[in-house]
Amino acid sequence: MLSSHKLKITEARKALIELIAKADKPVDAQFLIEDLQKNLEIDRVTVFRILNTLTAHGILKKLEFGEGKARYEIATTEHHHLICESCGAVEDVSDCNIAALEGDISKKKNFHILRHSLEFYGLCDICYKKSPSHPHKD
Amino acid sequence: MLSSHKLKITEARKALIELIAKADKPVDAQFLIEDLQKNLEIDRVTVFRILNTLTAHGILKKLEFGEGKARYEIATTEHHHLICESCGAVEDVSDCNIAALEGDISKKKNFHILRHSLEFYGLCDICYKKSPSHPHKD
DNA sequence: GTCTATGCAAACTATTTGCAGCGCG
DNA sequence: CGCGCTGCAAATAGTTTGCATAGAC
Repeated sequence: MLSSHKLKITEARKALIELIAKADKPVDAQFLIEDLQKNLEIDRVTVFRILNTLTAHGILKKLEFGEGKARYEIATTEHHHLICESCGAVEDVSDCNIAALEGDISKKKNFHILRHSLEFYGLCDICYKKSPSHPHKD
Repeated sequence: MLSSHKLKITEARKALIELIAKADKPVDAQFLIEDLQKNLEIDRVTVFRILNTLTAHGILKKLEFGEGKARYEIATTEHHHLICESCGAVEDVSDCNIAALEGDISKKKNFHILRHSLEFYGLCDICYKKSPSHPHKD
C-alpha cells in the first residue's frame, strides 16, 4: 500500500494505517495520537504529517462531520455515512446514486463536479428507541 | 427575525445578519469580524457568540466546506452547494430529491435521519474553461 | 550515501470560557 | 432595573511550519 506510492515504510505509518483500518468508524487525529503513543514513540506532529501525506496520495479519505476537526478513513469505494448524533456510531451507505443527480446538475448549472460529500445525521435505532420523542445529547 | 426568538436587538446582531444576508455565499467568522469592525466596535468573541446563538435558534445555518472552519448562511429552504475549488464561488442547488433517498435508507438501515449535508466540489464553468485538463489552485 | 520521515519547539487559526460591566426591553 | 449581551483577557483545540537529526532504501 505504501510502497506502491513510493512512500517509505515506517513503523509509524504501518501502525497508523492498521489503526484506521480496524476502527469501526472514521477517526480523528487525537484518537490516533493517543492510541499510537501507547505502543510507539510518535509525536503528534508526525501523525498530522502522515495523515496529510496519505490523504494526498489517496490512501486515506479526509472527512468532516461538522465537529470542527477532520476524520479519516481508508479510501475505498465511494460511500456515505449515517452518523448517530446521540452515540456517535457511524454506519456506511453505498447504495445511493448521486451520480445521476450529478449529471443533472452539471448540465443545468454548467458546473463541473469532481466530487461531493454527503452525510446523514440522525439517530441510530438503539438511540431512537431510548428517546423516541426528543433527541438529546448528554 | 430576532424579536420572534426573544433575542435582544442590538447593533451587532443587526449588522451581522444584514452582512450574511447580502453575501453571495456562506461566509466565515473571520470575514464577518473584519467587515463588521469597519463600521462598528465589535469584538471577535462577540461575533462567535452571535453566530452560535443565531445558529441555535435556527436563524443561521452552519456549514463546513472542508476548510477546517465554519461558514454560515441565513437558514432558508433546504438546498445544497456547488463549490468551485478554483475561485471559491458557491452556487445553490435545490432541485435535488434526497428526501426519497432518505426514506430508502431509513427503512433499509433502521436509521432515523434528521438532516443531512450535501455539497458538490468541482469547477465552475469559467474556471473549467481556464484549465480544461488539470484543475489547480493558485 | 541520499533523500525522506520524524522529533521538538514554536507559531497559527478557529473557537470557547470566565468575569465584570453595559444596555435592551 | 434586571437579565441578557458585550468586551477583554486568557485559555483550548486542531493543525502547520522550521530546522536539525534519524532512518529507509
